[in-house]
Amino acid sequence: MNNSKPQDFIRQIIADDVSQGKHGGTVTTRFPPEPNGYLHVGHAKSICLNFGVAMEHGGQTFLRFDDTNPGKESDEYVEAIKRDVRWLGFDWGDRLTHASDYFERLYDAAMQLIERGSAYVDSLNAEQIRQYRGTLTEPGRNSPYRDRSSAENVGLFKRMRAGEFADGTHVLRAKIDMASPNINLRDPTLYRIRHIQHQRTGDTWCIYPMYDFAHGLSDAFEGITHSLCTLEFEDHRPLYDWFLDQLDPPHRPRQIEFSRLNLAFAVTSKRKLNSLVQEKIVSGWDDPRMPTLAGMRRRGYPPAALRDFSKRIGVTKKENLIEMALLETCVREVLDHEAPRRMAVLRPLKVTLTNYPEDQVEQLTAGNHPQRPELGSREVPFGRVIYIEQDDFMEDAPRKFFRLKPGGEVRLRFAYIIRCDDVVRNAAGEIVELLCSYDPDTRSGIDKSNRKVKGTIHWVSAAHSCDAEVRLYDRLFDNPQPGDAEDVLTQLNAQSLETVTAKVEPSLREVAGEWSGQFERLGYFCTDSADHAPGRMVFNRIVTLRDSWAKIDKQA
RNA sequence: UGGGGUGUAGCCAAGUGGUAAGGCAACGGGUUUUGAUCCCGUCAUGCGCAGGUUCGAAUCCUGCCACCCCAGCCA
Repeated sequence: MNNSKPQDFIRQIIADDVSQGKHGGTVTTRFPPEPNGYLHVGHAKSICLNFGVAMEHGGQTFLRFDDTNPGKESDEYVEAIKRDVRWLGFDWGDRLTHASDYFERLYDAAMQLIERGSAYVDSLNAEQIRQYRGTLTEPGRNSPYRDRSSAENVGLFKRMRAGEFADGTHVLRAKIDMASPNINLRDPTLYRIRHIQHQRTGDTWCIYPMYDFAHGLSDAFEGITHSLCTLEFEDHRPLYDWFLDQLDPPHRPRQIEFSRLNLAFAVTSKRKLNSLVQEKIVSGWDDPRMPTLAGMRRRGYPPAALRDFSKRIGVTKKENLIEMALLETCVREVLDHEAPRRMAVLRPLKVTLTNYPEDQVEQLTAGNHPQRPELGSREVPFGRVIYIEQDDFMEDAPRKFFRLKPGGEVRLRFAYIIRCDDVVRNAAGEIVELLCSYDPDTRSGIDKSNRKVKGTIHWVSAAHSCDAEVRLYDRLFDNPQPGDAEDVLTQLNAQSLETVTAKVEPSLREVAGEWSGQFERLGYFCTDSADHAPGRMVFNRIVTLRDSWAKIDKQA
């Protein structure tokens, strides 16, 4: 399929298996989220890996909801996860499953284990089980119930299922080795009693399988060939294999672990993300400041950027901490190529062109993309009074400041070269207006002057511009203080979001619902369709441009 | 102090006994009507440390060190 060399160790293993004809040369993977929260950027890595590696071999991927723990899980999350996986660009076809689809088969498998003496009903309580388990350095002890007869265990397990026992009174355990140095092998719990509604099976069941038991078998049931999971399950692999050894299903999946993604300063703990939502510190799981896929979608991150990011971070077993700069580079690369350009002024400064005819309006042609003429152009009205960005004027400018300064010249993008002749101040001494003159010979496209100026700035016509609400997120899902990881909750607050009323060029009035593009020199923005009232334009900043002039300004 | 993992540049990451790919970041230069994009260049005498084997070691051996994960009836 793929004749280039595998990019990572997992792809190497899989390529080897395929070439050796294992599993008939097929590859089947699965992405198995627990529907107890929204997917975040960390999941993107796993999704891209699982779906990606299967696609590379013409294989298939299951989207399986690991819903073995009712109470924490909900249908809202199921739907959100489906939406997010689809948005990322992956298709599970008819392979949408749930661990709960297999409850009956899992029960039968447990019964088999009991019958062959490999599992038993334990009647110790949770606290006792913990004590019997021993510690990291001391072996555990056998439960007094460990040697119940197979018949007794069968009876008890049936009664557990029948609902005869209260929560916590009994548990089904695998009979492995209480002295194992691997704690996961010290008679792990297989089933617990939970009299609680399950979001899919309702009250059909009151016993629910544990992850270790359900997961490997579900993999086997689905014919998964390679079960890719994160490093913390490495210790569970012997148990994963133990179940397969015991039950010997027709398909034998193999678990392979890789390190999870850690994105610098991004909150990826479900617990914390959940409290941000519950405590209404953010507007919801899709708040553009969240590192959730839903948040990034609303923020305007293109899914292709996430896919590229996943590819570029690699897959290894090493603990990692990826810099935000890489993600943002991926976003910029996609956007730079795709995004139509428009002009907008975030903090307007009035400029009057004193030598421009009072009532004249010109329609200037502005290309939608500097490198891609096929993306077309639009007309931008130009008049005597315009707004420019406050930052684009500096009264006492340093030598390397290329934009407008008293007596200096600058090019208005798509328009003319202007010169700053005078500044107008209010009573407080603040600059409120610039009086400039334009050079009629320098009109963009038909420049007869043959003059070059260092700077080019963006602008909008005062008479024609529209007001728009623009939200500037300061990479809000970051912890602003890298030092204290602990409390995002208090640090992620409204201060990291600034809203300004910007002036945008009139062509943007046409954008209905969804638009994303670049405001020349200001970064990439998209309309916030989730917060879009009639007659009101709301833009979120997706990401900034690389701005090497910022530090020059700061030096001033 | 038990078990399982991992150490290659500021951050990722190839490399599997033949003389340290690539990306991000950073820095320098060129083009540019976005200080963007694009293009060019610089950036590990060194692969956690110390020994050893070898003509030759990031790769093999020995011993250390550091960091991560595991004691849910969570996943």
